[in-house]
Amino acid sequence: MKKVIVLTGPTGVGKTNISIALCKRFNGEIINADASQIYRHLNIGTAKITNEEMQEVKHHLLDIVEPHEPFSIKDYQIIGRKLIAEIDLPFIVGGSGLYIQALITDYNLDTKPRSENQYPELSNEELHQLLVSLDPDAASKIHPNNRRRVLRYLEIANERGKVEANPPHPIYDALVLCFIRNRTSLYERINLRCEEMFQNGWIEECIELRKNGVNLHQLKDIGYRLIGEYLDGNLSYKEMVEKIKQEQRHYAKRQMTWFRNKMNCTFIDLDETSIDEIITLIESFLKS
RNA sequence: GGUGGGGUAGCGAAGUGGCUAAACGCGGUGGACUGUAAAUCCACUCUCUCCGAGUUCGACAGUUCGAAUCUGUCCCCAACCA
Repeated sequence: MKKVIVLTGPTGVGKTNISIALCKRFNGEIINADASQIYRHLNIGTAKITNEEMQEVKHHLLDIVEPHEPFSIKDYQIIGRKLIAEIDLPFIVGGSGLYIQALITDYNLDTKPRSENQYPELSNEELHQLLVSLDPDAASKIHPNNRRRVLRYLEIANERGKVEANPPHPIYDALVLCFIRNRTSLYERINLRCEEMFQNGWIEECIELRKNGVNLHQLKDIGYRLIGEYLDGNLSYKEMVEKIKQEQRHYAKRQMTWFRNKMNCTFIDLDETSIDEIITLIESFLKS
């Protein structure tokens, strides 16, 4: 099996810096595993690496579609796997757990494209009842209020019968490192980095996006919608910044839950681990 | 110094005699998730030896079978008048 290295962790831990150091050391190339950084023009707000920061290290799957263009995890899976085949030593770097899973396991996505807005006339409860009749196991796993997921499960039930109950199997020999820090330290970093984003011109980026016809309110990526609110005068600057920091912290927390419970990974506390220790780890993985 | 107002769990804020360990919101924590994933959703959040018990609603002292809710004194807070 092909060897790949995955570097993941919650937003703000410091994946980017380390990934560059490691890629230079091992002559690797980076495949982005961050759902938001796929999009062009969303730079500052997604903490996308700059050209200078790349230091000649090759990056893939960054800036490949326009913000309004459709891009699915299925597309990601196809392109990503092709890249893995082409690159000698791929470093998959990013915090989108599901994307990583789709990339490095046999995660089944080969059905027809998603349909939209089914059953608008049904209530959450009715929808859930419908799912109970089609796939009771799946229904028991999901709360009726989670309409979006209930709809998706209904879709799966209609297309291929049942939601897959077993976890997917790896298709590569992957070393999965999840960088962490203690909560306080992580939250401080997130707050600080958020301030930096504004100093670096996040607002200007948003104004520019608007000029080019992007509807900030339609972007799912953290911050853009709130900056839209601020630009519309519905939110004070301070409120907006605080709220964005908070959403970033909440996101980091959700990521941690995923890594802990959905991913088979080695946790590395960056507050207590040197880069040399990480290098040693990778060296022994590559030799094995 | 004077007047009327206010002090409720980490924060904001309901509650104005029993149905109140105290609504709700935020924050925090844990969790779910095989396709919007930086998405979507759920649970817990006074304390403990946690299917039961113990301590709370500025402090103390009262009234009452029973008080966060009524009375008195005191301490703080913001506001207004001097």
